[in-house]
Amino acid sequence: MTKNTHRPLTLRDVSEASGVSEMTVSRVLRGRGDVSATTRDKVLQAAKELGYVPNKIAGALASQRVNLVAVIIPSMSNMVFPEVMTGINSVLEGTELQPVVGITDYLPEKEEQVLYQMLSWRPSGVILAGLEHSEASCAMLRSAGIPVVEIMDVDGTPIDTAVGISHRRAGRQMAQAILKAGYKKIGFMGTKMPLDHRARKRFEGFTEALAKAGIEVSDQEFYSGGSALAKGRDMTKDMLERTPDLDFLYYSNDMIGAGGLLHLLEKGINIPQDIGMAGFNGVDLLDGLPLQLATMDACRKEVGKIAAQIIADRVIHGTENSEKIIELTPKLNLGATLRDPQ
Amino acid sequence: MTKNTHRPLTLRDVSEASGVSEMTVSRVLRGRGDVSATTRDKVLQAAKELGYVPNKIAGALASQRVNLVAVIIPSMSNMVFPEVMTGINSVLEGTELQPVVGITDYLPEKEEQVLYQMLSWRPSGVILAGLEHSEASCAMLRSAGIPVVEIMDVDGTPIDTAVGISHRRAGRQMAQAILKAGYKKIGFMGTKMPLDHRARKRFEGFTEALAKAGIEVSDQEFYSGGSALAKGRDMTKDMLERTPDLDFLYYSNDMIGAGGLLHLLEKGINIPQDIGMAGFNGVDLLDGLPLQLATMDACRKEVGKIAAQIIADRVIHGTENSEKIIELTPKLNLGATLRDPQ
DNA sequence: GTGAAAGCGCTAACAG
DNA sequence: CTGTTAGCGCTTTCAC
Repeated sequence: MTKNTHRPLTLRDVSEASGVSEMTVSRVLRGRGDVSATTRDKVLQAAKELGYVPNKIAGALASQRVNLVAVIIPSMSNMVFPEVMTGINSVLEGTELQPVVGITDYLPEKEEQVLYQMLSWRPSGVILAGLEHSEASCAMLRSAGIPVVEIMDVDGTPIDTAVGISHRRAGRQMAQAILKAGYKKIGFMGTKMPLDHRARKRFEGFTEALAKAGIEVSDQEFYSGGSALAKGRDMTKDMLERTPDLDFLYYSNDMIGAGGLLHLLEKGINIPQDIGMAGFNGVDLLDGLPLQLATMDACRKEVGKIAAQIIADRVIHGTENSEKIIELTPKLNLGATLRDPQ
Repeated sequence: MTKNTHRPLTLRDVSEASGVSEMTVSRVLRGRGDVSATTRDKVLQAAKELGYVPNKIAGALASQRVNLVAVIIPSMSNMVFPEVMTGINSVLEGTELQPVVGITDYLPEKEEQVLYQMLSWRPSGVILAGLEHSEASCAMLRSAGIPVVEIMDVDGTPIDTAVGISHRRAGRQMAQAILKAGYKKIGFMGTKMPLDHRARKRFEGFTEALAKAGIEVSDQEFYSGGSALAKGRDMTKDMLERTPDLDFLYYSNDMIGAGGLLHLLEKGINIPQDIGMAGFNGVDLLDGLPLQLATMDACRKEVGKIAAQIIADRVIHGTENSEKIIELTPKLNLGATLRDPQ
């Protein structure tokens, strides 16, 4: 019953089974060089019969090339990142490159560890979220000698290349749209995540633009943990009890915004006349809500695609990308929760 | 400007910089064997100063051990799978093992390709969704000589070990709960995914249990693509127009169920008296809905944890798991959309 | 078209 | 406690 006799097959096994030299077997299996049709068939047949699976570890060491792209993101449960991954995948699928994902939980130290782990596989490129990294991380990235694409943010200085939107600008833009619509008493709800720099920048841009119009956020609250939908609902309830004269609620993400929306609808509040609302991200997950929430698209899938394309071009064709900062423009969607400008 | 002179550092560089043999450097860096504090410090210092990152490719080849666990799942956008990943991660984080994810899009051929790619890295173990695989995939898995854990389903014969719930039983159980509550005219809505075997088994179990009570599904509809929430809403609207006398709606996932719920609420239908509803999965993402949707928890996170634990135990401690089929019991949550049994 | 030799960067196994 | 020697399974390079 014990099949401890098990030894993974090697090129040599295929070589012996087919009576062809290891070298030629290798060539056939990689589709390289000219090999006569006869030998090729012999080799392919033998490989298939044996159930040979090449050893990429050995291949990579010998060829000094690893077709891996390290993708380092803060979280898997944020929905935003799976979408970015989808974009990355869609591009890499057409190539020999393969993504490998690492999760940082928004912690710089963990990012550093994950990065170290990843780099020890000598990937062909790195895609990582954000522009803020520990010094050690930056040093590793710079000296890795591989393309590095920082995604989801362009407010800062990239190590190599950045692809994303300006969250500061996004925050400002939303504030302007809100002001233009005539709202004046604004409440803000967000996640309690000092290390989510993108949320922070959005909020900064937001308050900055309000300040320019002489307005301050009238109330604010930050949550952590739990179901976002439920939290949005609860926070909204609390905030309106605390500060009943608010006429606008800005949420740092669509999910809590949706929770708030459900609460307001239940209370029979007239949206967007009495109270307007807006979120952020444009998750189409929420398309079926009773009212379309005003939001701003972070171009997640596109960001993933572009980042992957840059890596692929660099690795495969040696093409250097000319633009070092690629800023995408988030689309503002007024939905049905932000009244038309007066 | 071209820094093509770049050459990744090797053990030898650290060895030279510290005046210690490569072997000892290797020992220090891996924390193996007894090394005097003095030499250790020398080595660590040199490694840090140089910014040395070990080459795992070479290490893996030399030691014949690769600390990778292949995780093969159908999709990233299903929410279910990111959650499973979270469970897997939480266990593997405490070990030296690292997950590597592959996506199959529910396609057997793609699964085969992804599996082949993964196995060529000689991972220490494989976790993959479902019990249905192509013959070639099964052959590869069997002859890989590594632990294989099939997750999310136990209705079938595992290659090695299976961890999950019985979807057939889950379907039956939901049907029984519905019947017990006195509902009789039942509509079903699901995804158009012939290759989602788990959804299929759930539906089979469901209809089977209904049949036993002499009842058939009165109407059914399957969708594909688009926002699940919106689709749920639309399908529900269509179905109720088509078959107005339905008194229960069973959805193959919570997301479309939530869409349907929002629609019914808007129409002012009395839930669960006039129409009852249920979904599947127990995504706590939806916790904040106006009414808690009846659902059944697929134990996603736990499945991930157990699967990872089995692999970890086998790889690290050589412990063989005694149970080859680990069936978890999905918790039935009646929520507020399934009236109490009469 | 095919093969032989020489490593890739590291670690197992054994000496000292 | 530390160093030496041989590979791991492949691919590169150069012969034939």
